[in-house]
Amino acid sequence: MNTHPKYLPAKERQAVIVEAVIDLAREKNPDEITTAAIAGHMGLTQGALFRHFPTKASIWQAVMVWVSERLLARIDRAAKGVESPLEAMQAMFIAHIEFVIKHPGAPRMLLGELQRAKPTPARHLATTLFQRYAERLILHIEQGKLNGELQPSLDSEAAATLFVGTIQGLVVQSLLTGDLKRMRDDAPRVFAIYRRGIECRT
Amino acid sequence: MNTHPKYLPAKERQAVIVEAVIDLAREKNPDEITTAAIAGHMGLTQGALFRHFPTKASIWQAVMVWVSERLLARIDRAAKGVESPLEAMQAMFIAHIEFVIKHPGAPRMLLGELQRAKPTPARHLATTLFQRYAERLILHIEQGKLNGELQPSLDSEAAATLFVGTIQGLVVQSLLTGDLKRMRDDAPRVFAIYRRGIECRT
DNA sequence: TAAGATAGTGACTGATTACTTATATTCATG
DNA sequence: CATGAATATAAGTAATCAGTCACTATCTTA
Repeated sequence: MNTHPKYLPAKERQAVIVEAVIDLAREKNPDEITTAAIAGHMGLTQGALFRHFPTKASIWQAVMVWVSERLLARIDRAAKGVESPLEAMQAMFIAHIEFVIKHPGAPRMLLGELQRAKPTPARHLATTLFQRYAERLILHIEQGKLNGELQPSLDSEAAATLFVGTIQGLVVQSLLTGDLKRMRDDAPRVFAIYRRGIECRT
Repeated sequence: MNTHPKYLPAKERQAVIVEAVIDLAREKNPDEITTAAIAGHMGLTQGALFRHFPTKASIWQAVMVWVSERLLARIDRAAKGVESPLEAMQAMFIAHIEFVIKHPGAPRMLLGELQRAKPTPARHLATTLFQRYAERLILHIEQGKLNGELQPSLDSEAAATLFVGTIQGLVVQSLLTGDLKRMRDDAPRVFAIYRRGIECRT
């Protein structure tokens, strides 16, 4: 068991701080997460945070990097080696939902950042994440068209938007009910409808 | 032209305050909207607000009522008199998107409120809105099944979730690009895929 | 084990926040 | 047109926030 020594090297402490934010976002509005709350949640004084990050904004930036890297890695891993584009998309979908169930704070941080008006670095990272996500999706979709699994006349961009929106819908649903676990059951049901909307009729 | 006299009766002033919040949310994170900003936006001193609302939370509550009433009325009006359930749903979809284009602050306030951890009155109103919305959708969906327009084996709940999610996706997309008008073009493209996912194959 | 480097503490600061209140202005009505 | 009620002002308040800093504790390594 990894104990928690009081004095941590900078790199590790930074990681702990980022994870503390993700964890707090599980049940707190991102904008309500104060530096004091972060410090308190990890048994540290507030001033200590600023030894590792110059500003609160820089913490948020690190959080977005954390989320982006983990989420993209997760969906890439899920799609890897799956031959059928449709099956790959379904695997990505489920992997994304599992990621959200594991880290409910992640989508909340993302949504909160997208709401922000000013183009902060963290916000920019969030938009980049969605762009990369869409790129990957469109790749699979185009492949599916060639493959014959998806209908050739399909609007690829719209299909990518809807894919992301479908997940958004489930996230909002979980915000409404407060029941995260239900996503696991709802995800396949909702994806089935999406799938029917894009696949080639047999 | 309705001028803006300095002294307004309470009811009207309350309405102006609510609209000021919606308007500010157009380009501001709801959590960053201060009472001073609201007052400033309508040419009033900050203290004057508290003559009409006891707390800031009560203002937020009034805003959610405003959004709920307007949005539900809008989609009800759109669906009214449309015989085909599928066409009614499409009309609701377009009406919702037009509402968002007209009042971009509305979905931002809703999303922001759903993010909140504690069950505030405003948050409760937001969840109620989504429930009512879902009820209406499921009604149309069931009707569409009987009608033969929608596939009889369709998962109505999932279809309702996806309907809302589809709109969410477009909203998020507009947050990403900052381009509201594009929703108007994207909406039919995305809805077409959704429609294909639920309708009966001919 | 000594000494320099690294990490944490605790008390602080100025800025900003929602909300209050004493006073001034405008409105409505007899 | 006078008077009481309703509405707005302006200058507050206490609380909370991100960020600072002098000091202390711990780690590393020579």
